[in-house]
Parts: sequence; C-alpha cells; structure tokens
Amino acid sequence: MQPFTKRVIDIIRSIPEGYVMTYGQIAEQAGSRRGARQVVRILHSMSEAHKLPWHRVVNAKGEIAIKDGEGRFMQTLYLNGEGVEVDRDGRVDLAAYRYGGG
DNA sequence: AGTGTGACTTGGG
DNA sequence: ACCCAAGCCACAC
Repeated sequence: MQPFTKRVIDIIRSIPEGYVMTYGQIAEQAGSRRGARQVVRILHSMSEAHKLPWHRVVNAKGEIAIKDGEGRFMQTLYLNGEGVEVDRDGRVDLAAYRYGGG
C-alpha cells in the first residue's frame, strides 16, 4: 500500500459524523493536488475493505457524485441520518457541512 | 504501447 | 447559478 493511499484512507476515516469533505480536499491533504481521481479509485475499491465512511465524500460542488442507483440512494440516506440536509438534487450545503480547511 | 473511461477540478462565458 | 471545455491521473482492454 502506497503512502498516499494510506493517508487518503486515514483522512476519510477522520471525517466526523455529520460532516462531508470533497475529493479535491482529501487529495490535497494527502499530498497530491491533482489526486482527486485517485481518491475516487481508492474509495471505489477499498471503501468496504477498510470500512470507510464513503458517504461523507462529495464533489467540489457539494453534490453526491454517484449517478442514479443504489449507492446514490444510500448515500443520501446515510447523510440524512447524520443530520446533513441533502437537496432533492443530491446537493449539500458545503458552507455548513464541509470539514477541514474551514 | 495506444485508446477509452471515470463516485473529479478548475476556468471562462 | 448553469453549461462547456481543458487538464489530470491511474486502471482496464
């Protein structure tokens, strides 16, 4: 496992309940400004194995990145369950729920 | 080795 | 605020 991967995993696991982070934020804190897509890879392939709170990760606009499907539905459900308000279009208020960086 | 793809991001209109 | 185009990086075929 590469250092970057491990850092990404640690960062995602550090997101508190009721908050979200963006792919770019995670990549940047893990040491790769252009690593958002790696974060996607890691999340996509290791979220189950490492018990990551993948539902607390959204894109730069605050939207749920997954297309329509089971995953998208579950992410909305989990976030609502933690007190995060999710728009009908799958958007959250980053100004209110973003963790890290401000 | 070349081409296509994606749970992304940023800059311009 | 919304849509479009370019940039980026690793993986699959």
